[in-house]
Amino acid sequence: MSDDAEPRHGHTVARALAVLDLFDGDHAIWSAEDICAALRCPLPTGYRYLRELVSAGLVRRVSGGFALGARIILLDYVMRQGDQLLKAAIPVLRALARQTGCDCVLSTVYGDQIVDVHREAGAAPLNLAYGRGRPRPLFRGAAPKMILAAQPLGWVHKLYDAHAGEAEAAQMGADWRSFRATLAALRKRGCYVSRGEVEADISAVAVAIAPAGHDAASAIALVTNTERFEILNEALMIALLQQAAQQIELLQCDPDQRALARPAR
Amino acid sequence: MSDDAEPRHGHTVARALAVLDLFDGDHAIWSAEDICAALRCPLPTGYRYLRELVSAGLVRRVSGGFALGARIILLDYVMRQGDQLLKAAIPVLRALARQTGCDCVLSTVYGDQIVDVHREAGAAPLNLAYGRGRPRPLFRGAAPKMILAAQPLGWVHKLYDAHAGEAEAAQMGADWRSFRATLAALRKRGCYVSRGEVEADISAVAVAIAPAGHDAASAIALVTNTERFEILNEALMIALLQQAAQQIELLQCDPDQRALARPAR
DNA sequence: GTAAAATTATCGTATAATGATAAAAGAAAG
DNA sequence: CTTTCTTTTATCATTATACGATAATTTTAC
Repeated sequence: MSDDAEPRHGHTVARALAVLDLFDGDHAIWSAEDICAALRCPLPTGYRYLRELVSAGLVRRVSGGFALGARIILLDYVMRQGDQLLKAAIPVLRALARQTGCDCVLSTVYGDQIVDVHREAGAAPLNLAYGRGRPRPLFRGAAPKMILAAQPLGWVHKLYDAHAGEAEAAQMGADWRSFRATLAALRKRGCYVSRGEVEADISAVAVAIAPAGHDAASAIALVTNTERFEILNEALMIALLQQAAQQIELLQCDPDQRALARPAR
Repeated sequence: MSDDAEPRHGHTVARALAVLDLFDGDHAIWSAEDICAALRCPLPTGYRYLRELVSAGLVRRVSGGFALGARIILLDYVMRQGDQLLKAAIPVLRALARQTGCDCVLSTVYGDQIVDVHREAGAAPLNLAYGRGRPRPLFRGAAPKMILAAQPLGWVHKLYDAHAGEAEAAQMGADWRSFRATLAALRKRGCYVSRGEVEADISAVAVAIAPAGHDAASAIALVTNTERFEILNEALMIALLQQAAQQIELLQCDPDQRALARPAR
């Protein structure tokens, strides 16, 4: 019942990496003492973990304790360098943000999570708390909905089984049958508009990006505060997004980016 | 002589984390087989490492092998959230980028590395390869020079001993005495202009940001291609940068950001 | 300079990692 | 749907390594 099961392998590495779990926006710095208390391990052991993490660069010494290290920033850089989708999407997102004045976001699937991978600020940039790496609820908001609708059914089924409660709370269906029907409707419609669904006073519209090859689906969204959103021409925004999605899909397969010259229509 | 020494501790975690070393811009995806070959370990052991890294989210399964995982993006997000300097600097950098049309970069010290932590694109955004997480040579370019000049002497001395060759190659001094004199001159002058020092056709000017409390020094730089750089008023850019640096230093200690209303002068 | 705190070394013991082998689970082809 | 190949995990005896109480050491603060 509890998760205190005893795995036969992976004790040491998992325990050492558990240090990373401690850091969040509020607790950016931890003393060795507090880390060991949180991990329920004696000081020498905690220091050993820290030494290894520091030597890998994932954690660094700062005055007052330990914080996340440069390696994370560097690895994120490596990920961005190798990300074809991101490369293809950025100029398109930038153009959209300029044209609409909205923030323009690219979200995608990593394993069993949905994460924002890029944000281009619009005319009135929203809070800094939105940006690359922002974790997203799986069933709330425009982008996750379109992503789920575009993902393979098998993948979605697994996810649903693991989070049926959240899915129902988000009014996406009380059982798998109706959940699947909701997704089918979303897929048919091709876009979704959310008003205040994730945060009050924030509205967004999203469309899916078809994955290249066997990769996961993604979505792009235009986001702005609801007041401003109401003024905008919804149908036009959707059309722009769908055009942009097609463009990105093309660019993904065309690394020379010649498609930019002749935008898809 | 070789680095095949045998540490008494840290075998397992370090070996598992060595998987992360494999990924770079060119090799974003690795098969399990190739990973084990690179790590010189049998398949079951490699798979064990991978299982633990995947379960920590640092690595993920993709079609064709393994890639870096969402956790890295999430951790980078956490770092940005907790980074006071970044919060203070972004609006200032944005204003500078708009005003000058140059890319505007914030670089700082992490452990014994210098890393770009943020870049605001100017009128003609440079390559995507420049951006957060880009590792930098320690002794070349404007930002690193100003950072070194602003760091505590003890720290710099250690760094110099470890990289004396590079320092000399960058013409910053053939021994510690002259190196220190170079830094003192930089500190006195308060800024540095580099033309094609890191990459041909790219020029930059940087000033240091004094650290808040016991933290490390940072620098902000205006970057653009050399051709464009020559047209610009160098003295004015330096003045703007110094003003911006002061503003950031103030904002760091004044989380309410009231200082923005009354810019330092 | 001294005192306090933080970090690392020591070392016997228990335990978890290792890796050769084999079994199982998935994916691809027919 | 079955077969075949590949990928991944289980098994388990061995042994190296992580553990942790204690103490020595280094670093920091004053």
